[in-house]
Amino acid sequence: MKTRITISDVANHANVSKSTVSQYLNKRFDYMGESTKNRIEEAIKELGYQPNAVARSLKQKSTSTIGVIVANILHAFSTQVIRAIEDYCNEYDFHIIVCNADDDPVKERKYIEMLLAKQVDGLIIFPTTGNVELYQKLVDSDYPLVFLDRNVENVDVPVIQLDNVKASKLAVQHFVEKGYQRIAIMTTSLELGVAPRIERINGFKEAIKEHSLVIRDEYVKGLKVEEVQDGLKKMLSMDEPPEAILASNDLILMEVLKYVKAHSIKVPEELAIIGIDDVSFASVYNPALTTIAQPTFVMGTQAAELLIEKLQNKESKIDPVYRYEPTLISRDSC
Amino acid sequence: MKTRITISDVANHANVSKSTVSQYLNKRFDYMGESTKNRIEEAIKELGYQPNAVARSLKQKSTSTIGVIVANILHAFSTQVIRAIEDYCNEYDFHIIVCNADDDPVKERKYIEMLLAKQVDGLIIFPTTGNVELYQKLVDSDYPLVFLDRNVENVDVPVIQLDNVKASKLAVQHFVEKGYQRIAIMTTSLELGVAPRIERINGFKEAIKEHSLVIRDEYVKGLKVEEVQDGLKKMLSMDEPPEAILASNDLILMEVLKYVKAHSIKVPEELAIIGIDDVSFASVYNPALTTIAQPTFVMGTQAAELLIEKLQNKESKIDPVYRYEPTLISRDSC
DNA sequence: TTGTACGCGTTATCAT
DNA sequence: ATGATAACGCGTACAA
Repeated sequence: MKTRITISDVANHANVSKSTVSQYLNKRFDYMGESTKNRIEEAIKELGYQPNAVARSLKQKSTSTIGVIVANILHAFSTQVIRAIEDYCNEYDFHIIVCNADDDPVKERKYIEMLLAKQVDGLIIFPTTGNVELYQKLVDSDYPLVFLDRNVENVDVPVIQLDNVKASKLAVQHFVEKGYQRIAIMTTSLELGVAPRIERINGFKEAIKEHSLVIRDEYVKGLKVEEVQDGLKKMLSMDEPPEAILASNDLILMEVLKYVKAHSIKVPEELAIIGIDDVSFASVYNPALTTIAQPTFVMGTQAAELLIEKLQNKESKIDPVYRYEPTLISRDSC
Repeated sequence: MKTRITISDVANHANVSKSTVSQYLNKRFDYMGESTKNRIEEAIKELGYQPNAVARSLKQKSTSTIGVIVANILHAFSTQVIRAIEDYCNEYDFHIIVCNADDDPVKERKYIEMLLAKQVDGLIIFPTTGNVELYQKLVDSDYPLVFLDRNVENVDVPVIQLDNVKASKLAVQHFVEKGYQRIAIMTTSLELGVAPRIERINGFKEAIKEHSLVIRDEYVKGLKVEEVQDGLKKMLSMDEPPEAILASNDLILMEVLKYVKAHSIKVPEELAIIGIDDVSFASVYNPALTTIAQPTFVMGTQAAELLIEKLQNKESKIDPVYRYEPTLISRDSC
């Protein structure tokens, strides 16, 4: 590996000083002689000089990089949002480093610390909600931070999140319109107290009440992904099994589909299904899946915008209390 | 935003010099007095000191970071491989920065340059194959580089790639065993000369011959994703339309599924389908999809291993000429 | 218009 | 056992 060319090499080659080259690189041409400019330009080309971003970052105390920590990259939602964040950042010449906490607060903490050590200019976190003290520390030191998908109680950070209550309500309403009465919901584990899951369950219960149906505890389950098959078995072999089920995210939806396939359950005749999160194969599946889509692109973009505005100390027009609107996409599974 | 604590602050606070703190941080305790050690430890805790990785990288000329540039993040293959790379890197305390070239050589070039400027220690690239001179420049300067998925003609870089010919042969053989004779293949655009696509087509043709069937040009198509619906229409409205089709990657498979659904074509009765790449929903789809899986986890891990060994100038036991074995997963779509 | 000198936070070398 | 000092490559006052 050849030793890299530095700004000094360019300066020597062009017979000027480092500072002049630096001026050139930063496009301060105000008082620069045409011939100097050309000599520098040529020297850069000939030597194949590339500025060293590490050195620049050290000096400028800014890396033009933001960190993104997702709670769980396996969710389609995460990848879609990341793409949107990346798109936006690209436009503003920011780079992103994506990390996957795997729903593990310990990993999350490790990544936060790593990214801070790397001096990223700000952080977008899909919080596991398991590192409240650390989040608070960041807030206290005014570190630029935006939460996505989930808020964390008592931690004052702007959050880009779905109107989860509404998402559930849309689903229940659709079920009811289609004539279903015995409606169930299945979410991923509630142990961690992750806000969206709780909100989706609460929204579900409210909606059930609003439609004058009864809430049956056996119809409302929060389970780890590995437990879902068992949970469905229990739920669907009750005396009065549900006729319809709301899968509260794409991972649960996959489990439900696995179950109905394994047990040859007809959808929607024997079990109607709605999934929150619009999965890639929803429209080609047989039957096509009715889903509740999140405005992932908008949410990602706004998170990035919010953060970058913070970095630049701009006033933001984005209202971090606003809840993003879910959309029901009616297809054939309900 | 509070000003960050530096090593000097710690040194002052502990009444020692910067160098001693540095020793401590780098675990050179050989000659360090117990009390000094404790004082430093305490100072670090009290001040909440975090080392600055940017400064360290500048000094050490190493960032413990590798760049990963995928040709197209939309492929399930890409995301699976990235996860494997990340897992491996984590173990060795390397970080990764992932970029998506979107099948665009211009973007790819931009990302390569950005990552070099950021002084990443090495690069894993799923090459678009559109930047041969640049790849060659990296090779010439002995820059640590590994290709994934695709080789590039005349550029001598270790490549982790599938045995694409075998993948097609497995598919054709399975079709034939199931009694299909008129077999087609559809790949993404061949314009760029991307090796795996060509190899899959070649493998397909070879296999057709080996089974004493005739190769019909109308049954062999390479199209842009947007053109696939049209292409399928033409292909399937021929006098003798194919009875079976090999979708050469997951994006094409989606298009095929979209088409058969839109036209109520029965799978596999009217059209048998095999897809290369094991998509997430293959087993829950109706009918469950027969796929050819790549050993994505192994491939990602080995790419990372190969690169990290290069960085450390180790001899590698990984044979970069080796082709990774595809596996046919027989389900119901053929 | 261009050059000199210093600082960013860390580590390595060499003294002490 | 610990400290002083010089790099690393770049940016920027300030001087010339």
